[in-house]
Amino acid sequence: MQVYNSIVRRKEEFVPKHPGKVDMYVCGITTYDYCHVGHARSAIVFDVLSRYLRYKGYAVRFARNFTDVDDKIINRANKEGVSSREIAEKYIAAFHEDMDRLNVRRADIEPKATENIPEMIAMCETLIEKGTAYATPSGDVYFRVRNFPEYGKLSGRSLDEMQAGARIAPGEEKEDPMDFALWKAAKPGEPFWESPWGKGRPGWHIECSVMSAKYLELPLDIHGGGQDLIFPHHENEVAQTEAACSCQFVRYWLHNGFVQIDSEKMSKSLGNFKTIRDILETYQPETLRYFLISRQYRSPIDFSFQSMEDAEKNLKRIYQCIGAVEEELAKTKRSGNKLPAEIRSEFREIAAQVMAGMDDDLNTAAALGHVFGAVRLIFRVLEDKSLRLCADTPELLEEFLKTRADWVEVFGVFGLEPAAYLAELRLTQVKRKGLDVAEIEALLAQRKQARESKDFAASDSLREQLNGLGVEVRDTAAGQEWDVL
RNA sequence: GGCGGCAUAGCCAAGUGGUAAGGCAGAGGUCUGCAAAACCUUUAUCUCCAGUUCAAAUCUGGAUGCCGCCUCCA
Repeated sequence: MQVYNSIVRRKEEFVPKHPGKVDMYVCGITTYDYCHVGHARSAIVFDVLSRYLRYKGYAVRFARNFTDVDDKIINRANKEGVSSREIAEKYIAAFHEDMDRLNVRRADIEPKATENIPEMIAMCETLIEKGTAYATPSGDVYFRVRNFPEYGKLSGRSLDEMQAGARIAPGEEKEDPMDFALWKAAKPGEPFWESPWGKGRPGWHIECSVMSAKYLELPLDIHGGGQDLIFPHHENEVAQTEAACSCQFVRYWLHNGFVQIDSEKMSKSLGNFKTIRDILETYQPETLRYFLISRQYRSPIDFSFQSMEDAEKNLKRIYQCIGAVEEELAKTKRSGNKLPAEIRSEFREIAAQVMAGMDDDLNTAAALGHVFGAVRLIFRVLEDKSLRLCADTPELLEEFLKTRADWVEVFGVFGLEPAAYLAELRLTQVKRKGLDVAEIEALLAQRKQARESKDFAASDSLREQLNGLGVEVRDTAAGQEWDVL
């Protein structure tokens, strides 16, 4: 498997430190608000990665943290007149709720910053002893960037370049503008922990350094996160950890691209973000998940309702295919003929291409493209009576369902009962478009009568009316069926 | 200003040297009382210019446009 490693800026063959085992750490959220679609992408990308690694047989240890002490949490707590802890707990619960709906599995280890404070203090002490950190009179601890010559190796910038833009804020006691905080002295009213430097709390970057080293083994095989974390967060993690342990911190750095709105980054600071819960008001969770894996994870992806509707149509086609396969398997009428051998081999070829796409730096877009190739092949068989009725067609269809189970495992989509999915899809669309089901059913009843009396003119006119409402009618052997257009 | 990324059909999107996956939308056809669904056929020379090569969307240089990081951010 090839993965794009940010620190060397190219794809590399993925070779874990210990054969068959993978330690991966992904930066989780700061728990002060509901998650937006960007958080969903990051979570889903690394969920798919861990699923795929497990599918390939690796024993994966996956850690994703919660940053539950931070300025933003404190601000929010003060604003709402509750404790930081309450804010953090509320949004951790919300995170789990959202992720469960999106079929994102829990990480094996989900450490919280506040539960690892002693280790953070210990790491600060180690760095101070080694001379790569220093405490200030007011009780802050800073990392001494000038003593870590490799600073900048992840983000690809030199200290001198960065120096130009750096400033020391008023009141800071840094030796160098580039130095960053490991420990912050507590201001009045802030949560704090006792430390050798007085009451204070950890800086953001040191949390991840401590928790990754504590719960996993260094060097980590994979460290992931959004591209915006490369600098300064991950750069600082590298500096702290490598300065402290004198070893390599991470073997492969993986960074996902942004979710954009109108080609601009979706973020808190731009105020153009959509929360997961907003979206799930009007779309099914699986639609959002599918949409987010429909592009390769490093590319930016533009969120729009048009794209969500495209994703909806894509999923519908897949589920219709699964439904048609299950329906055919329930039938027993078979001919004595055999399927042409090339059909079975073509199916296997396509199934292999799906996973080959995943092996190429988790190219979910290419992989899903091949899924559609398989769907088309299956529909072609079902459509052609002479193929559909072959004695060994059920074997092909069973193979399709078995392959689908692999896709469910890896992508985390296509796993629902087709009929249930399609019924829920229709409900979702009815709600979103504000359709009146009673009215639709009344028209369908009228049309049924017209059809029974062979009044096709009336039947067609009623269908026109339904189309006008945004409803599509199908006449099947079982009677009328309808869908939202 | 420094560093980096992207630019493929009406839309979305794969493809990193050998002559353009897939989905949506569109057109024609099969099926159907007529439709729908499904199936079949069909719709691009890859932002522009110059170069390397037998061969480039894919490599190099330049231009234009868009985006990101450099401050909190998935």
